[in-house]
Amino acid sequence: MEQDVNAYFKDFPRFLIVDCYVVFSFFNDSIQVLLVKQDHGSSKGTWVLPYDFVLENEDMDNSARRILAAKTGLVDTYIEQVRCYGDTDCYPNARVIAVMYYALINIEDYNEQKNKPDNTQWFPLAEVPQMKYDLNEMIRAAVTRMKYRTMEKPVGLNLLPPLFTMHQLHKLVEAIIGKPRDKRNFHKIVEEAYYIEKTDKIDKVHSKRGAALYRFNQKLYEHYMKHKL
Amino acid sequence: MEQDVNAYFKDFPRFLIVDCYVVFSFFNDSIQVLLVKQDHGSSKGTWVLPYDFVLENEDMDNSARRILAAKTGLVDTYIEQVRCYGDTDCYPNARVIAVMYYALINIEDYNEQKNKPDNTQWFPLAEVPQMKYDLNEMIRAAVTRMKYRTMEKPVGLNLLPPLFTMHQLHKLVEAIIGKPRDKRNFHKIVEEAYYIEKTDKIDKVHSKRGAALYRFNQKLYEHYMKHKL
DNA sequence: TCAAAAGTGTTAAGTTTACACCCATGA
DNA sequence: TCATGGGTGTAAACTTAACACTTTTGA
Repeated sequence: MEQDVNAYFKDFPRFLIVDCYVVFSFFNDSIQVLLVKQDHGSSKGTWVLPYDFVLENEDMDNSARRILAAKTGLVDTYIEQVRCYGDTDCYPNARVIAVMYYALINIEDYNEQKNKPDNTQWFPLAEVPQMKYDLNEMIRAAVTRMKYRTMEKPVGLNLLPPLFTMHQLHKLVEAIIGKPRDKRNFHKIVEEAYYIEKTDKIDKVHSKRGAALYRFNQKLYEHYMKHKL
Repeated sequence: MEQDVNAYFKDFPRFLIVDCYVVFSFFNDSIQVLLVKQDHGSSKGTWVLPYDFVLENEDMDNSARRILAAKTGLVDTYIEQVRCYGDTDCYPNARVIAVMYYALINIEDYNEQKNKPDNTQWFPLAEVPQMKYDLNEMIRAAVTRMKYRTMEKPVGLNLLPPLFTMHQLHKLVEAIIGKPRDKRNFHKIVEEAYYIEKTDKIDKVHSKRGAALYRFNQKLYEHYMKHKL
Protein backbone atom coordinates (compact mmCIF):
# COMPACT_ATOMS: atom_id res chain seq x y z
CA MET A 1 0.00 0.00 0.00
CA GLU A 2 2.78 2.39 0.86
CA GLN A 3 4.18 1.62 -2.55
CA ASP A 4 0.94 2.82 -4.10
CA VAL A 5 1.38 6.04 -2.23
CA ASN A 6 4.91 6.46 -3.43
CA ALA A 7 3.82 5.71 -6.96
CA TYR A 8 1.12 8.33 -6.58
CA PHE A 9 3.53 11.17 -6.07
CA LYS A 10 6.73 9.92 -7.63
CA ASP A 11 6.30 12.12 -10.68
CA PHE A 12 5.82 15.38 -8.82
CA PRO A 13 8.67 17.87 -9.02
CA ARG A 14 11.17 18.26 -6.21
CA PHE A 15 12.30 21.59 -4.82
CA LEU A 16 15.34 22.92 -3.05
CA ILE A 17 14.49 24.60 0.23
CA VAL A 18 16.41 27.48 1.75
CA ASP A 19 15.80 29.02 5.13
CA CYS A 20 16.44 32.72 4.99
CA TYR A 21 16.56 35.27 7.75
CA VAL A 22 15.77 38.82 8.56
CA VAL A 23 17.94 39.21 11.65
CA PHE A 24 16.95 42.25 13.70
CA SER A 25 18.98 44.00 16.36
CA PHE A 26 18.66 47.38 18.03
CA PHE A 27 21.30 50.06 18.45
CA ASN A 28 21.75 53.77 17.75
CA ASP A 29 18.03 54.12 18.47
CA SER A 30 17.28 52.14 15.30
CA ILE A 31 16.14 48.68 14.36
CA GLN A 32 18.96 47.15 12.34
CA VAL A 33 19.00 44.33 9.80
CA LEU A 34 21.93 42.01 9.14
CA LEU A 35 22.86 41.63 5.47
CA VAL A 36 25.47 39.39 3.89
CA LYS A 37 27.64 40.15 0.92
CA GLN A 38 27.04 37.28 -1.47
CA ASP A 39 30.34 35.53 -2.17
CA HIS A 40 29.46 33.30 -5.11
CA GLY A 41 27.02 32.84 -7.95
CA SER A 42 25.35 35.37 -10.18
CA SER A 43 24.62 37.72 -7.28
CA LYS A 44 28.24 37.79 -6.14
CA GLY A 45 29.13 41.06 -4.46
CA THR A 46 25.56 42.16 -3.79
CA TRP A 47 23.83 42.34 -0.43
CA VAL A 48 21.44 39.54 0.37
CA LEU A 49 19.67 38.14 3.40
CA PRO A 50 21.54 35.42 5.27
CA TYR A 51 20.30 32.03 4.08
CA ASP A 52 21.26 28.43 3.63
CA PHE A 53 19.86 25.19 2.31
CA VAL A 54 17.78 22.86 4.41
CA LEU A 55 19.38 19.47 4.80
CA GLU A 56 17.98 15.99 4.64
CA ASN A 57 16.47 14.66 7.87
CA GLU A 58 16.39 18.08 9.40
CA ASP A 59 13.25 19.34 10.99
CA MET A 60 12.39 22.75 9.60
CA ASP A 61 12.80 24.76 12.77
CA ASN A 62 16.00 22.93 13.69
CA SER A 63 17.31 23.75 10.28
CA ALA A 64 16.41 27.38 10.85
CA ARG A 65 18.28 27.41 14.17
CA ARG A 66 21.34 25.70 12.71
CA ILE A 67 21.53 28.23 9.90
CA LEU A 68 21.08 31.20 12.21
CA ALA A 69 23.80 29.89 14.52
CA ALA A 70 26.12 29.54 11.53
CA LYS A 71 25.47 33.15 10.48
CA THR A 72 25.57 34.84 13.88
CA GLY A 73 27.15 32.39 16.30
CA LEU A 74 24.06 32.75 18.47
CA VAL A 75 21.91 29.97 19.90
CA ASP A 76 18.65 30.14 21.88
CA THR A 77 17.51 33.00 19.73
CA TYR A 78 13.95 34.17 19.33
CA ILE A 79 12.85 33.23 15.82
CA GLU A 80 9.54 33.15 14.03
CA GLN A 81 8.67 31.91 10.58
CA VAL A 82 7.05 34.62 8.50
CA ARG A 83 6.04 32.77 5.35
CA CYS A 84 7.56 31.11 2.36
CA TYR A 85 8.22 32.45 -1.09
CA GLY A 86 8.17 30.18 -4.10
CA ASP A 87 8.66 32.52 -6.99
CA THR A 88 12.25 33.35 -6.21
CA ASP A 89 14.25 32.85 -9.37
CA CYS A 90 17.50 33.04 -7.43
CA TYR A 91 18.97 29.94 -8.94
CA PRO A 92 18.93 28.93 -12.58
CA ASN A 93 17.72 25.46 -13.44
CA ALA A 94 16.29 24.79 -10.02
CA ARG A 95 13.05 25.51 -8.23
CA VAL A 96 13.88 26.99 -4.86
CA ILE A 97 11.45 27.68 -2.07
CA ALA A 98 12.63 30.25 0.45
CA VAL A 99 11.22 29.85 3.94
CA MET A 100 11.65 33.19 5.63
CA TYR A 101 12.19 33.68 9.34
CA TYR A 102 12.98 36.69 11.40
CA ALA A 103 15.22 36.63 14.45
CA LEU A 104 15.53 39.08 17.33
CA ILE A 105 18.97 39.31 18.86
CA ASN A 106 20.69 41.41 21.48
CA ILE A 107 23.51 43.28 19.79
CA GLU A 108 25.76 42.88 22.84
CA ASP A 109 25.60 39.09 22.52
CA TYR A 110 26.39 39.41 18.84
CA ASN A 111 29.35 41.69 19.41
CA GLU A 112 30.81 39.33 22.00
CA GLN A 113 30.88 36.55 19.43
CA LYS A 114 34.30 35.73 18.11
CA ASN A 115 33.38 33.80 14.97
CA LYS A 116 31.32 36.34 13.13
CA PRO A 117 31.57 36.09 9.34
CA ASP A 118 33.36 39.19 8.05
CA ASN A 119 31.18 39.68 4.97
CA THR A 120 28.20 40.87 7.00
CA GLN A 121 26.97 44.32 7.92
CA TRP A 122 24.19 45.87 9.99
CA PHE A 123 21.92 48.34 8.22
CA PRO A 124 19.40 50.59 9.96
CA LEU A 125 15.98 49.71 8.58
CA ALA A 126 15.66 53.03 6.80
CA GLU A 127 18.99 52.54 5.06
CA VAL A 128 18.66 49.01 3.76
CA PRO A 129 19.90 49.12 0.17
CA GLN A 130 17.82 48.15 -2.82
CA MET A 131 18.36 44.42 -3.34
CA LYS A 132 17.73 41.75 -5.93
CA TYR A 133 14.63 39.58 -6.16
CA ASP A 134 11.92 40.34 -3.62
CA LEU A 135 14.35 40.81 -0.78
CA ASN A 136 13.19 44.30 0.15
CA GLU A 137 9.60 43.17 0.08
CA MET A 138 10.54 40.19 2.26
CA ILE A 139 12.13 42.49 4.81
CA ARG A 140 8.99 44.64 4.84
CA ALA A 141 6.91 41.53 5.51
CA ALA A 142 9.22 40.53 8.36
CA VAL A 143 9.06 44.02 9.86
CA THR A 144 5.29 44.03 9.69
CA ARG A 145 5.10 40.66 11.39
CA MET A 146 7.61 41.62 14.03
CA LYS A 147 5.71 44.84 14.82
CA TYR A 148 2.48 42.96 15.14
CA ARG A 149 4.04 40.30 17.35
CA THR A 150 5.63 42.84 19.68
CA MET A 151 2.23 44.41 20.19
CA GLU A 152 0.87 41.06 21.24
CA LYS A 153 3.72 39.72 23.37
CA PRO A 154 6.84 41.33 24.81
CA VAL A 155 9.18 39.60 22.36
CA GLY A 156 10.79 42.93 21.51
CA LEU A 157 12.72 42.58 24.76
CA ASN A 158 14.90 40.03 22.95
CA LEU A 159 16.45 43.05 21.26
CA LEU A 160 17.67 44.44 24.60
CA PRO A 161 20.23 43.14 27.08
CA PRO A 162 18.83 41.25 30.11
CA LEU A 163 19.07 44.43 32.16
CA PHE A 164 17.88 47.60 30.47
CA THR A 165 16.96 51.14 31.37
CA MET A 166 13.59 52.77 30.91
CA HIS A 167 15.23 55.00 28.32
CA GLN A 168 16.46 52.06 26.24
CA LEU A 169 13.04 50.44 26.33
CA HIS A 170 11.40 53.72 25.43
CA LYS A 171 13.65 54.24 22.42
CA LEU A 172 13.14 50.64 21.35
CA VAL A 173 9.36 50.97 21.42
CA GLU A 174 9.54 54.22 19.49
CA ALA A 175 11.76 52.56 16.89
CA ILE A 176 9.39 49.62 16.53
CA ILE A 177 6.18 51.60 16.24
CA GLY A 178 7.87 54.37 14.32
CA LYS A 179 6.40 57.23 16.35
CA PRO A 180 7.44 59.18 19.43
CA ARG A 181 5.73 58.30 22.70
CA ASP A 182 5.33 60.62 25.65
CA LYS A 183 7.91 59.82 28.31
CA ARG A 184 5.64 60.06 31.35
CA ASN A 185 2.88 58.03 29.78
CA PHE A 186 5.44 55.46 28.77
CA HIS A 187 6.81 55.16 32.30
CA LYS A 188 3.29 54.66 33.60
CA ILE A 189 2.61 51.83 31.17
CA VAL A 190 5.84 50.03 31.97
CA GLU A 191 5.34 50.40 35.69
CA GLU A 192 1.93 48.79 35.32
CA ALA A 193 3.38 45.89 33.31
CA TYR A 194 3.63 43.26 36.02
CA TYR A 195 6.19 41.28 34.01
CA ILE A 196 8.79 44.05 33.85
CA GLU A 197 10.44 44.48 37.19
CA LYS A 198 12.71 47.17 38.51
CA THR A 199 15.94 45.81 39.92
CA ASP A 200 18.04 47.57 42.55
CA LYS A 201 20.85 47.87 40.02
CA ILE A 202 21.81 51.21 38.53
CA ASP A 203 23.20 51.85 35.08
CA LYS A 204 25.97 54.44 35.24
CA VAL A 205 27.20 53.97 31.68
CA HIS A 206 24.63 55.89 29.72
CA SER A 207 24.00 58.80 32.08
CA LYS A 208 25.68 60.75 34.83
CA ARG A 209 22.88 60.53 37.29
CA GLY A 210 22.41 56.80 36.73
CA ALA A 211 19.20 55.08 35.69
CA ALA A 212 17.31 52.20 37.27
CA LEU A 213 17.77 48.89 35.49
CA TYR A 214 14.72 46.78 34.72
CA ARG A 215 14.39 43.20 33.67
CA PHE A 216 11.81 40.96 32.07
CA ASN A 217 10.34 38.34 34.38
CA GLN A 218 9.54 35.43 32.07
CA LYS A 219 8.04 33.33 34.87
CA LEU A 220 5.63 36.04 35.93
CA TYR A 221 4.68 36.62 32.33
CA GLU A 222 3.94 32.98 31.63
CA HIS A 223 2.06 32.56 34.87
CA TYR A 224 -0.15 35.52 34.05
CA MET A 225 -0.73 34.30 30.49
CA LYS A 226 -1.85 30.91 31.78
CA HIS A 227 -4.33 32.38 34.25
CA LYS A 228 -5.69 35.35 32.41
CA LEU A 229 -8.72 33.74 30.76
CA MET B 1 29.73 30.52 -13.64
CA GLU B 2 26.15 29.37 -13.52
CA GLN B 3 27.53 25.86 -13.60
CA ASP B 4 29.49 26.62 -10.46
CA VAL B 5 26.28 27.68 -8.83
CA ASN B 6 24.53 24.52 -9.88
CA ALA B 7 27.45 22.50 -8.65
CA TYR B 8 27.26 24.36 -5.36
CA PHE B 9 23.78 23.13 -4.53
CA LYS B 10 23.43 20.00 -6.58
CA ASP B 11 23.90 17.76 -3.56
CA PHE B 12 21.24 19.37 -1.42
CA PRO B 13 18.11 17.34 -0.84
CA ARG B 14 14.95 17.96 -2.81
CA PHE B 15 11.50 18.18 -1.32
CA LEU B 16 7.97 17.63 -2.46
CA ILE B 17 5.76 20.65 -1.89
CA VAL B 18 2.05 20.48 -1.16
CA ASP B 19 -0.28 23.42 -0.85
CA CYS B 20 -2.89 22.75 1.76
CA TYR B 21 -5.96 24.71 2.71
CA VAL B 22 -8.11 25.68 5.58
CA VAL B 23 -11.22 26.72 3.67
CA PHE B 24 -13.56 28.80 5.81
CA SER B 25 -17.22 29.52 5.19
CA PHE B 26 -19.96 30.87 7.40
CA PHE B 27 -23.40 29.40 8.00
CA ASN B 28 -25.61 28.39 10.93
CA ASP B 29 -24.00 31.28 12.84
CA SER B 30 -20.68 29.37 12.81
CA ILE B 31 -17.39 29.53 11.02
CA GLN B 32 -17.09 26.26 9.12
CA VAL B 33 -14.08 24.38 7.80
CA LEU B 34 -14.03 22.13 4.75
CA LEU B 35 -12.48 18.70 5.31
CA VAL B 36 -11.84 15.94 2.80
CA LYS B 37 -12.08 12.23 3.37
CA GLN B 38 -8.72 10.88 2.29
CA ASP B 39 -9.25 8.35 -0.50
CA HIS B 40 -5.85 6.69 -0.71
CA GLY B 41 -2.66 6.03 1.18
CA SER B 42 -2.09 5.20 4.81
CA SER B 43 -4.60 7.82 5.97
CA LYS B 44 -7.38 6.46 3.79
CA GLY B 45 -10.79 7.07 5.28
CA THR B 46 -9.68 9.77 7.71
CA TRP B 47 -10.47 13.47 7.50
CA VAL B 48 -7.72 15.72 6.23
CA LEU B 49 -7.38 19.24 4.93
CA PRO B 50 -7.74 19.67 1.18
CA TYR B 51 -4.31 19.66 -0.43
CA ASP B 52 -2.39 18.87 -3.56
CA PHE B 53 1.13 18.87 -4.91
CA VAL B 54 2.75 21.91 -6.44
CA LEU B 55 3.70 21.35 -10.05
CA GLU B 56 6.78 22.30 -11.99
CA ASN B 57 6.84 25.82 -13.43
CA GLU B 58 3.98 26.88 -11.26
CA ASP B 59 4.24 30.05 -9.26
CA MET B 60 3.34 29.33 -5.65
CA ASP B 61 0.22 31.46 -5.43
CA ASN B 62 -1.00 30.26 -8.82
CA SER B 63 -0.55 26.75 -7.59
CA ALA B 64 -2.56 27.59 -4.51
CA ARG B 65 -5.39 29.01 -6.64
CA ARG B 66 -5.39 26.04 -8.99
CA ILE B 67 -5.64 23.62 -6.10
CA LEU B 68 -8.40 25.57 -4.39
CA ALA B 69 -10.38 25.73 -7.63
CA ALA B 70 -10.02 21.96 -8.00
CA LYS B 71 -11.31 21.37 -4.47
CA THR B 72 -14.17 23.88 -4.43
CA GLY B 73 -14.84 24.89 -8.03
CA LEU B 74 -14.32 28.50 -6.95
CA VAL B 75 -12.08 31.07 -8.55
CA ASP B 76 -11.26 34.66 -7.48
CA THR B 77 -11.25 33.57 -3.90
CA TYR B 78 -9.64 35.45 -1.02
CA ILE B 79 -6.61 33.43 0.06
CA GLU B 80 -3.68 34.10 2.33
CA GLN B 81 -0.63 32.01 3.05
CA VAL B 82 -0.30 31.26 6.74
CA ARG B 83 3.06 29.53 6.95
CA CYS B 84 4.73 26.31 5.96
CA TYR B 85 5.26 23.14 7.90
CA GLY B 86 8.23 20.92 7.24
CA ASP B 87 7.92 18.26 9.86
CA THR B 88 4.88 16.58 8.41
CA ASP B 89 5.60 12.89 8.13
CA CYS B 90 2.59 12.38 5.92
CA TYR B 91 4.44 10.41 3.30
CA PRO B 92 6.93 7.63 3.83
CA ASN B 93 10.27 7.91 2.05
CA ALA B 94 9.78 11.51 1.04
CA ARG B 95 10.35 14.87 2.60
CA VAL B 96 7.23 16.92 2.13
CA ILE B 97 6.81 20.59 2.89
CA ALA B 98 3.22 21.71 3.40
CA VAL B 99 2.53 25.32 2.55
CA MET B 100 -0.66 26.24 4.33
CA TYR B 101 -3.19 28.75 3.10
CA TYR B 102 -6.58 29.74 4.30
CA ALA B 103 -9.43 30.72 2.02
CA LEU B 104 -12.62 32.67 2.74
CA ILE B 105 -15.58 31.70 0.63
CA ASN B 106 -19.25 32.57 0.45
CA ILE B 107 -21.20 29.39 1.10
CA GLU B 108 -23.86 30.38 -1.45
CA ASP B 109 -21.25 30.41 -4.22
CA TYR B 110 -20.03 27.04 -3.05
CA ASN B 111 -23.50 25.51 -2.97
CA GLU B 112 -24.23 26.72 -6.48
CA GLN B 113 -21.21 24.82 -7.77
CA LYS B 114 -22.08 21.65 -9.66
CA ASN B 115 -18.72 19.88 -9.59
CA LYS B 116 -18.11 19.63 -5.89
CA PRO B 117 -16.17 16.53 -4.85
CA ASP B 118 -18.50 14.28 -2.84
CA ASN B 119 -15.95 13.20 -0.27
CA THR B 120 -15.95 16.58 1.46
CA GLN B 121 -17.83 17.92 4.45
CA TRP B 122 -18.20 21.20 6.33
CA PHE B 123 -17.49 21.13 10.04
CA PRO B 124 -18.27 23.96 12.45
CA LEU B 125 -14.98 25.06 13.98
CA ALA B 126 -15.94 23.74 17.39
CA GLU B 127 -16.74 20.31 15.96
CA VAL B 128 -13.68 19.66 13.83
CA PRO B 129 -12.65 16.07 14.59
CA GLN B 130 -9.27 15.09 15.96
CA MET B 131 -7.03 14.52 12.94
CA LYS B 132 -3.65 13.02 12.10
CA TYR B 133 -0.34 14.88 12.08
CA ASP B 134 -0.55 18.52 13.13
CA LEU B 135 -3.72 19.20 11.22
CA ASN B 136 -5.67 20.48 14.21
CA GLU B 137 -2.80 22.73 15.16
CA MET B 138 -2.63 23.97 11.58
CA ILE B 139 -6.31 24.87 11.65
CA ARG B 140 -5.79 26.76 14.89
CA ALA B 141 -2.96 28.72 13.29
CA ALA B 142 -5.17 29.55 10.31
CA VAL B 143 -8.02 30.65 12.58
CA THR B 144 -5.70 32.89 14.56
CA ARG B 145 -4.35 34.48 11.41
CA MET B 146 -7.79 34.92 9.93
CA LYS B 147 -9.07 36.58 13.12
CA TYR B 148 -6.14 38.93 13.17
CA ARG B 149 -6.56 39.81 9.50
CA THR B 150 -10.28 40.50 9.85
CA MET B 151 -9.48 42.97 12.61
CA GLU B 152 -7.13 44.77 10.31
CA LYS B 153 -9.09 44.73 7.05
CA PRO B 154 -12.68 43.81 6.21
CA VAL B 155 -11.74 40.53 4.54
CA GLY B 156 -14.34 38.71 6.63
CA LEU B 157 -16.94 40.06 4.20
CA ASN B 158 -15.71 37.41 1.77
CA LEU B 159 -17.64 34.98 3.96
CA LEU B 160 -20.93 36.74 3.21
CA PRO B 161 -22.93 37.13 0.00
CA PRO B 162 -22.49 40.46 -1.84
CA LEU B 163 -25.67 41.76 -0.21
CA PHE B 164 -26.06 41.03 3.47
CA THR B 165 -28.17 42.12 6.38
CA MET B 166 -26.94 43.80 9.54
CA HIS B 167 -27.96 40.66 11.38
CA GLN B 168 -25.77 38.42 9.20
CA LEU B 169 -22.80 40.70 9.62
CA HIS B 170 -23.39 40.89 13.36
CA LYS B 171 -23.50 37.10 13.71
CA LEU B 172 -20.41 36.76 11.54
CA VAL B 173 -18.42 39.17 13.68
CA GLU B 174 -19.54 37.40 16.83
CA ALA B 175 -18.49 34.06 15.34
CA ILE B 176 -15.07 35.41 14.38
CA ILE B 177 -14.24 37.12 17.64
CA GLY B 178 -15.97 34.42 19.68
CA LYS B 179 -17.93 36.79 21.92
CA PRO B 180 -21.33 38.44 21.82
CA ARG B 181 -21.45 42.11 20.81
CA ASP B 182 -24.18 44.54 21.77
CA LYS B 183 -26.57 45.02 18.87
CA ARG B 184 -26.97 48.78 19.12
CA ASN B 185 -23.27 49.44 19.48
CA PHE B 186 -22.67 47.15 16.55
CA HIS B 187 -25.15 49.02 14.34
CA LYS B 188 -23.44 52.28 15.25
CA ILE B 189 -20.01 50.96 14.25
CA VAL B 190 -21.22 49.63 10.92
CA GLU B 191 -23.10 52.82 10.13
CA GLU B 192 -19.89 54.74 10.70
CA ALA B 193 -17.88 52.40 8.44
CA TYR B 194 -17.75 54.45 5.27
CA TYR B 195 -17.04 51.39 3.15
CA ILE B 196 -20.22 49.53 4.08
CA GLU B 197 -23.20 51.06 2.40
CA LYS B 198 -26.89 50.54 2.88
CA THR B 199 -28.69 49.69 -0.34
CA ASP B 200 -32.37 50.30 -0.97
CA LYS B 201 -32.94 46.56 -1.24
CA ILE B 202 -34.77 44.65 1.44
CA ASP B 203 -34.21 41.06 2.46
CA LYS B 204 -37.54 39.31 3.02
CA VAL B 205 -36.15 35.79 3.28
CA HIS B 206 -34.79 35.76 6.79
CA SER B 207 -37.45 37.82 8.56
CA LYS B 208 -41.06 38.81 8.24
CA ARG B 209 -40.53 42.48 8.68
CA GLY B 210 -37.67 42.59 6.18
CA ALA B 211 -34.18 43.89 6.80
CA ALA B 212 -32.10 46.45 4.92
CA LEU B 213 -29.38 44.95 2.74
CA TYR B 214 -25.88 46.35 2.89
CA ARG B 215 -22.90 45.91 0.64
CA PHE B 216 -19.17 46.39 0.76
CA ASN B 217 -17.87 49.23 -1.39
CA GLN B 218 -14.39 48.05 -2.42
CA LYS B 219 -13.63 51.28 -4.32
CA LEU B 220 -14.42 53.50 -1.37
CA TYR B 221 -12.38 51.25 0.88
CA GLU B 222 -9.32 51.33 -1.35
CA HIS B 223 -9.59 55.05 -1.89
CA TYR B 224 -9.70 55.66 1.83
CA MET B 225 -6.77 53.32 2.47
CA LYS B 226 -4.66 55.18 -0.06
CA HIS B 227 -5.38 58.59 1.43
CA LYS B 228 -5.49 57.88 5.12
CA LEU B 229 -1.90 58.64 6.03
C1' DT C 1 -53.10 38.44 17.75
C1' DC C 2 -48.85 37.00 18.52
C1' DA C 3 -44.23 35.36 17.59
C1' DA C 4 -39.94 36.74 15.57
C1' DA C 5 -36.59 39.67 13.99
C1' DA C 6 -35.61 44.94 12.91
C1' DG C 7 -34.51 49.12 14.34
C1' DT C 8 -33.11 52.95 17.37
C1' DG C 9 -29.97 57.10 21.78
C1' DT C 10 -28.18 58.16 26.00
C1' DT C 11 -25.16 57.80 29.89
C1' DA C 12 -21.38 55.92 32.58
C1' DA C 13 -16.90 53.86 32.69
C1' DG C 14 -12.58 53.32 31.06
C1' DT C 15 -8.67 54.49 28.26
C1' DT C 16 -5.59 57.49 26.01
C1' DT C 17 -3.37 61.71 25.34
C1' DA C 18 -1.33 66.15 26.38
C1' DC C 19 1.50 68.67 29.05
C1' DA C 20 6.33 71.01 32.32
C1' DC C 21 9.17 71.06 35.93
C1' DC C 22 12.73 69.56 39.43
C1' DC C 23 16.65 66.08 40.40
C1' DA C 24 21.26 64.06 40.62
C1' DT C 25 25.74 63.83 38.91
C1' DG C 26 30.26 64.09 36.35
C1' DA C 27 32.91 66.98 33.78
C1' DT D 1 28.13 75.57 37.67
C1' DC D 2 26.14 73.68 34.03
C1' DA D 3 24.91 70.26 30.64
C1' DT D 4 22.83 65.77 30.41
C1' DG D 5 19.59 62.45 30.91
C1' DG D 6 16.33 60.72 35.07
C1' DG D 7 12.30 60.94 37.18
C1' DT D 8 7.41 62.33 38.33
C1' DG D 9 1.04 63.63 38.34
C1' DT D 10 -3.17 65.63 36.73
C1' DA D 11 -6.91 66.98 33.76
C1' DA D 12 -9.24 66.85 29.24
C1' DA D 13 -10.55 64.25 25.23
C1' DC D 14 -11.92 60.33 23.37
C1' DT D 15 -13.52 55.58 23.06
C1' DT D 16 -15.98 51.73 24.57
C1' DA D 17 -19.60 49.51 27.01
C1' DA D 18 -24.06 49.02 29.16
C1' DC D 19 -28.72 49.22 28.75
C1' DA D 20 -34.80 48.37 26.85
C1' DC D 21 -38.38 49.44 24.29
C1' DT D 22 -41.20 50.11 19.82
C1' DT D 23 -42.02 48.54 14.95
C1' DT D 24 -43.43 45.53 11.27
C1' DT D 25 -45.60 41.68 9.30
C1' DG D 26 -46.53 36.74 8.08
C1' DA D 27 -48.54 32.86 9.97
